[in-house]
Formats: sequence, structure tokens, C-alpha cells
Amino acid sequence: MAAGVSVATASKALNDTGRMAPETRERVKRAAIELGFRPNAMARGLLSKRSFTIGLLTNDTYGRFTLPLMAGISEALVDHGVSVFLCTIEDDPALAKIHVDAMLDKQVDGIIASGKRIDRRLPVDLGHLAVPVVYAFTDGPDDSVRFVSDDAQGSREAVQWMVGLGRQSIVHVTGPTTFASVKVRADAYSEIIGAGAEILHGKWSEAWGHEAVAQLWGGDRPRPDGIFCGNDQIARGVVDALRERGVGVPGDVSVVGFDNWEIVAAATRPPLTSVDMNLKTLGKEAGLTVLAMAEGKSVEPGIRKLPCQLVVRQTCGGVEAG
Amino acid sequence: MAAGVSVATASKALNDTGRMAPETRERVKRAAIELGFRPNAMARGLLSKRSFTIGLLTNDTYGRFTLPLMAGISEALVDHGVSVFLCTIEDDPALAKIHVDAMLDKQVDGIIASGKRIDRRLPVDLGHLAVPVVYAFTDGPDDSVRFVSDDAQGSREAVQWMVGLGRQSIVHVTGPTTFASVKVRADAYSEIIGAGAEILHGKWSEAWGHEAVAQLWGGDRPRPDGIFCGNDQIARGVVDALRERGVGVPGDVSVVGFDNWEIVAAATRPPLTSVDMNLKTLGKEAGLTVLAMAEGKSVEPGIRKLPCQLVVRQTCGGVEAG
DNA sequence: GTGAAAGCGCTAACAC
DNA sequence: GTGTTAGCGCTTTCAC
Repeated sequence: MAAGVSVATASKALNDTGRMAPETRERVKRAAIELGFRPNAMARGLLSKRSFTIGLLTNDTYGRFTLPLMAGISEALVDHGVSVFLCTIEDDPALAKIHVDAMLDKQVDGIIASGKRIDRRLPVDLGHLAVPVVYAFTDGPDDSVRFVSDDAQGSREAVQWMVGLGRQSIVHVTGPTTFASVKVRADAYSEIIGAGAEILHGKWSEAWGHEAVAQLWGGDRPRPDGIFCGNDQIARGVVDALRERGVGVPGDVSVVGFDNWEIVAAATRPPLTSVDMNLKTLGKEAGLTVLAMAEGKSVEPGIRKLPCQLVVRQTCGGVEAG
Repeated sequence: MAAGVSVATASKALNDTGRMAPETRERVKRAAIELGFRPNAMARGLLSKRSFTIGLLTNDTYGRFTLPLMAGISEALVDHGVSVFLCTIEDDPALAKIHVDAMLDKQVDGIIASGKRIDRRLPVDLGHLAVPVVYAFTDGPDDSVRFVSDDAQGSREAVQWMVGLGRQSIVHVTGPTTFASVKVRADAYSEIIGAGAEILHGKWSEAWGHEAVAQLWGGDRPRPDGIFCGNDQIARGVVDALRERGVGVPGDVSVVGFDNWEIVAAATRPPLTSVDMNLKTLGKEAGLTVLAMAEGKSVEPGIRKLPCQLVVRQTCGGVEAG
């Protein structure tokens, strides 16, 4: 080769393995840099059985949950030389199988399955693959490793924050009862509020936020002074509806959302205080975990709940109180 | 092997190459399926110099533009057995280089560079790589293949639609002058409107939409009956502001947005008519093009403009007129 | 028609 | 210390 050594020596030099004159090692390394030499990962992988590649499978088309997750995964794994295949399957089992097979053919070191809700599974069985699988923000088999956000804790933070601000009558406006996260969040809310708890279920939309306000302010009933919303879209609808009725936010009523979806939360007037699920961190954890499993480390199966975080903007007032 | 043939024969049988008894071929294929045999893509790639893998590089963190693009790319390439590495670089040259090197090591068949505006380049030089590169929704070298949406045509469709509905006085509320697409869209608007053209520049935000309406309705000036907005966020701000002033949309004023960002357009009251850039189609084209280049087909360099499409919802009225 | 042999780019074991 | 050899899983001549 260019440095006047054999391929084997070059390999050892560049990988810092084997014994050889430090001088030789240096010379080879310099030559490699000079030539812009980069080892062929396929050839290397053929031997090592490692591709330094993982697959991220998702059915979240809009990327609402997948993108932050992906950012975390990528950030955690790029240092390890691992690249990520992103595969979006639209709840289509056939498409899912094609993508999984393609990943497997390409010898991915592991797969992260993710979705848009934690109580549904992807339409494909990843139970008995030859590579490790981790579930992030989606359901998986009992003996699997699953990462989810701690919605109960996040809800408690939100409700307690309003209570701490002196709010006396807080209602919960949330999504359809069919979502597990709706129940978890609602239960956490009820636990804190106790007897006066009131939960309104509807769609995950701004329109439902408007309608809920119409219900709450429409009749001859006592008005709440705090509204904890099941997601940011509902919260935005609520805030808009309150403003249209001349109700002050945060003056008369505090509002908190859930998801901390920047595009919605920041555009709300005033900007929305919301619970962030820390999906990026969740992605990091999931990434490091598949990697560990791929390296043969054993990982305890079960559900890992990662804490949420209240992001305080202006719909609650009392920023100073924090 | 299991079917009682050599590896060589098996290879030929499964790839439909070489000559052999049809009966043998069948037998091998059946055995392969039975054993769940899947060829190792790394070994195969080592020989063929093809990895059936491409890289998608982007600096669009929120995925606003990248996700639809990605969907198109993936959809077009999955049939060809190609998987996609998604690499998000945050305008960070060092990170970009790491990702590009990782892709190259993994022998990607090609790279698609994408971004969030067509007049900026990614912070990395992809000019002289060993693999084909195409640019989608981002700028690239003169001798490169670049896919962009035809913003001028999209703008014309929008403005002509309002004109066709009988609107007499249409203004254009758009983003910062520093964006090339702002100029393109504005020029297309001016060309149609002629003498009465009026362009208001501001931020890409709902807040700017509000402020623009305040300017237009604030003074003692004649009111427009049509507003063509530079993006959907501005449009939403405009529609909200008009409603708050008691101006009817689409009764008194027609509004059209740009981007057709579902989450914004659909939540607007009433739902927003908007120009869709067909990013998914753009992704498909870009995907098929890198693939063709990877297969050695020569592709004419230059800019390919793909048509936009007006998505009619309810902020213009005249649905029947279409 | 089928199989044996060579080789893709690399690393690991073993000579020298 | 360094080079030679073998082999990862596959495809591709080329004998038979």
C-alpha cells in the first residue's frame, strides 16, 4: 500500500490493535488521512456482524412524535457511528413487513418501534426477530423494553402548578376516552382535585376547545378559573374561545396544555404553558438502549416512564411564583 | 445446502440468472422460502458496489418540509428495495460532515440534500462526492440536479383564483424580503395585479398576519377584498384578525395561504384555501432521480420546477365557481 | 445444467 | 514488528 505496508498492518494501525512500531502506526495513519481513506463499512460489517445501523419504524405520518424522538436517537447514536433508517408505515401491515424485511436484510443492529399513541401497537410483529427491538411511545409485548412519558406525573405538575397559583375550580378538557393517555392524565387530575373534579371529553381539536368553553360558559353554572387541557390544540381552542368571550387569560382563567407542540403553543395568544413529554430525551434513552442490547448487554424488560416537564409561558400567570 | 445444491446454484436460482433446470430453480426457491432465507445485503453489496441505501440530509429540524419529502422518497424507493438514512444537521458544518462521512462509509448509493428554503445551501460541500447527489428544496451548485416547487405558478393560481371570484383589490402579505421565494411569489402576484399591487413584508408568523390587518384596516384607506398570504401562518393570523374585526371571510374578504400545512390550514376558521407545493411528489422525483444516477444513467443538471396546486377550502368562497 | 473456485474489502490468527 | 493466510456471505466466471 501507499505507506509501504501490507493491508493487514494498515488495518491494525488504523484500528489501534495488534503490536507494531508506534512510528509505523503513525506513518500509516498519516497516509490514510492524506489519501482520504475511509474503511468500507460493508466489508467491515460482513466480518463483525455489526452494521452500525438501526431502523426506526413509525406510523406517525406527520412526525409530531417521531421527529423529536428521531432527533434524540440520532443525537445519541451519531457519536457511536450509528446511522438511522427512518421507515414510515401508514398502519399498513404489508408495508411494515416490507420495511422490516429490508432492514433485516441490511443487517440493522436493532430496531426502534415508535408510534403516535402508547396504547396501540404497530401493525407488525417484532416479537421474535434476530435483532433487539425497543419500543418508544408505542405499545409492545410484555417481555419487551418500552419507553413512555410519565403522563401522570406531567399532569400532576400541571394541575399542581395551577393550584399553587391559587386556582380554586379547575376543569379538565381532554380527548376521546378511548385513549389510554386520556385516562392516565384524567386520573392524575382527579386525584389532586378530588370531589370537584370535572372532565369533558371530545376530539383532539381546536374546535373541541371552543365547544368546551361554550359548554362551560354557556349555562347558568359556576365558571372555572383553571382549565387543564389534554393537548395543545384543545388548549389553543380554549384560549381563543375565552378571548372571544372577553374572559382574561391568565387574568380570569389559567390554561395549561399538553405536548408542548412549539408550533401551537408559541402561536397561541398569549403563548401557552404546556407539559412537554421530553420525547427527545426519550429517543436518546431508546437509542442507547438498543445499542447496548446490540452489543450483547442484557437489559431488563418492562416499561420505563420518563418524566415530563412543565414549560411555563403566559397562559397561567404567576411566572414569578415559580 | 438444504435443497441439495451448491451455493452457486442457489444464488443463480434465487436471482433468476444463469441456466438451469426450471425444476431445480423451483425447488431451490421453495426451500429458500421454507427456511426463511434472506440474502445478506452487506455481502451482496460488497460485490455489487450497491447498498440499496440512500441518505437524506436536512437542516429542517421541525420536519415541516422534510417529512413530506421523505414520505415521497420512501414511497418511490421502497419498491426498489432502497432504504433511507435520515440525517438532521442543525446548520452545523461539523455535524453535517460526520453524517456525510458515515453515509459514505456505509456506501450509500446516493444522497438527497434538502432544507427549509430554496435559496440557501446546506453547510457542507457535496460537490465532488463519489456518489450522486440531488438537491430537493435547497440550493446546490450550478452543475447539480435541483428540484424545487414552481412558486411563481402556485402564486399565479392563487391570485387568479381570487380574481376569477371577482375580487377587485387584492394585497399580498408575506415574509421577509431576504427569502428568494418571497420575491418569486410577490413578482408573480404583481404581474397579475399590475398597477394596484401592494406588498406587505413581515415575519412568517400569525402575529404578523394580525398586524398586517391592523395596518390595512387601521387607517383611512380603501379596504382590500382579497389577501394573498406568503404562508399559512400569516394567513391564519389574517383570518383571525379579520374575524375579530367583524370582517367576513370569505364574505367580505377572500384569503389564500401558501404551504398547505394541514395542521394550520385545517384549524383555521373557516378552513384555509392554500397553495400546496406537492413536496411528496417532489420527493418521489428526487428519489427516482438519485436512483437512476446511482444506476449510471446520466441526468441533465439544472433546476426542475414542479407545479404547485391550489387546495380549495373555505376562505375564498366560490367553491362552486371552480 | 451444475458445481468448484475466485474475489469483493476488510480483520483475526498465526507465521516469520 | 510485520506480512501471509483464511474467511465473513454472496455472485460470477469457467470447467465439467
